[in-house]
Amino acid sequence: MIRLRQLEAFRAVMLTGGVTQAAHMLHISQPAVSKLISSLEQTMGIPLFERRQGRLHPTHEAEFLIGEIDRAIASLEHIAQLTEDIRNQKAGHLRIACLPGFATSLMPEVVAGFLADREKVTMSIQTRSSARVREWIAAQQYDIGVADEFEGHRAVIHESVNIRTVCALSPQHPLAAQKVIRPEDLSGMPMIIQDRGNRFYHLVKQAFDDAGAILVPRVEVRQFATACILAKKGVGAAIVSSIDAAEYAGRGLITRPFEPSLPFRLDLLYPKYHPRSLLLQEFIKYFRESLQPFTLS
Amino acid sequence: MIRLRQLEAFRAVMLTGGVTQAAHMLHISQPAVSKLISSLEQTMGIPLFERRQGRLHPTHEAEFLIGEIDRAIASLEHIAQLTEDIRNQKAGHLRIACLPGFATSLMPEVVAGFLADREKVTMSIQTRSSARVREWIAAQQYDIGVADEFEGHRAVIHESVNIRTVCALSPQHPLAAQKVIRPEDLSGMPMIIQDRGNRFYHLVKQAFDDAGAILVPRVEVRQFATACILAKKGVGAAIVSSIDAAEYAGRGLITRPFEPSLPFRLDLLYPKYHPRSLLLQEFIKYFRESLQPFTLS
DNA sequence: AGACATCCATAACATAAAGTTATGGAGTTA
DNA sequence: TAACTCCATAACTTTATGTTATGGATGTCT
Repeated sequence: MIRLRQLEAFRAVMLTGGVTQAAHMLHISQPAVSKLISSLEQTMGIPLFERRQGRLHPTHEAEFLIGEIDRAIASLEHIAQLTEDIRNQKAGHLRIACLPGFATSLMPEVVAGFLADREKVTMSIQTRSSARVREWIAAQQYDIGVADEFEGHRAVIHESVNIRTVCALSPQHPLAAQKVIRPEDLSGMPMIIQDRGNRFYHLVKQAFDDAGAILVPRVEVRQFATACILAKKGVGAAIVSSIDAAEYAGRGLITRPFEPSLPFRLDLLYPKYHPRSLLLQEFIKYFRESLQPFTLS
Repeated sequence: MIRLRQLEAFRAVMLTGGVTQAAHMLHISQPAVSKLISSLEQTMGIPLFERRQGRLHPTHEAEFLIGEIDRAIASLEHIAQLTEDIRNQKAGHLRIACLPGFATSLMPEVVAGFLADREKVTMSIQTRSSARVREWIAAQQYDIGVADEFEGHRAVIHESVNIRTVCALSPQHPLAAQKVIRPEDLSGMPMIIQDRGNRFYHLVKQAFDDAGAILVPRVEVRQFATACILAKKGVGAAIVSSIDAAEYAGRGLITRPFEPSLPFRLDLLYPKYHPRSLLLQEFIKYFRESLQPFTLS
């Protein structure tokens, strides 16, 4: 059987031109190299060197083989390098599934920030509906999923994050001057709301009802980003997640605290039966930290 | 230090899905694999499997690494394959330097025949003047050289081969009916001859002089192949090597034995201080056998 | 020529890697 | 609960890989 050590010795001799120097290169004794070389010739059944005048001269076969051997050894050394990188979380691959709304706001920034000092890390980001995200996580197709309206799944663990929401207005809106916006302020005013049936819509509706205010839906949208743009154009006021609001704030959109504070619940999903890599743990930590400024309490 | 054996065990477990099957695959005992895996995890500093419910489940890192490891092991196995091929002279590389005249006649056929049942053998053929061939062989740039007019060199060993020469005529030539051609038959007839100064030219001249015949040079050429074409066209008779003559015989060129028989000396050159590979030895044998039909005595 | 250094091979021995059998715990299945 | 599968650990053997000591062959420098 050809041993790796024999090939390393062979390579060292070819590189240095002699057994003695090769031994120095490998930090072992000269007889050790001598033996490795002769045992390699033995097992290969091919003379690799000619012993002439007390020196080694590589045969044609040796010169033919060295290229392949060099490549093989290099690829083994590459593995050592790779494990080093993995240990330092400098290499690896993450698969993320997230909501369309999220994929265009916070996620790119988080991913970009995370990859900045992790050159060899690769990622795939898929945008899917909450239901799809849930299924794909359960099937272990992705390492982390971001969903809303999560209702639980046998093979999925989740943690919820309550995102702070704010009222978004155009600068021309009558309430633009107010520090804080309440349902009664918005009573009877046209508003951009989430799809009816959406859980967050019901939260808003409840808040209005509790305050005895009248909710006037003008436009129904799916994504907070759309709501922000419409609000900016003066179509109406909107209660949106602070994440999306931050995207458009300072670009012609006014945001004001909304009271009572309504949490927009976001769920982070993980496959239950798939061990978390060090890199994934790092990413989760980084992601949660990035969410921090937008969370409630 | 990461050991090759550990990687092999790891690969086997990833392939088979379990320690026990991996042990079968490697023809070793189950505890051996167990130990290799855990020592690999130890040295890498990365958990590669999760032990859950008495089974091994590969971690994300394991799945990330297996690709590279697979590649590395494959390239090592390739080396074993390669040495096998070299032992059977099925692989290797030969570098040939030869005369232009030779490179277009016998050499391509010899090379093609030699390569026919040696799929993985590669060759490079360079055509150079005799003087260049000599220098390149001395510099160990080539494994075998074919030259004429070789005068010796410190770092070159050579063996001479005497090639039979024949008289080439067009079918319309007055001597076409003769079985054997002698100098006196050609006396006063236009002939195609080698460059004056060439050693073979002097041989021909000497033969004519000895027979008291008059040599009438019509065209001087360097290569026998050119002489053959000219002779075929009826420009004159030519004394050419039987190798080149064979190329054109049956394609409108008549060849007749020439007496006295004039040897065209060809030299096979080898670098003196470079060991001959098994493949080279095979090639030399094959080459000399191919020359056999054309040699004198 | 003789002294000296260089280079490689061999012998005798030490240590680490890689394999063995024996055994047992945890989980699955009948 | 008994039988079975799967993996880990312990104790031990064999093989690889290394060591130091030694010597022969070659080249170099007086």
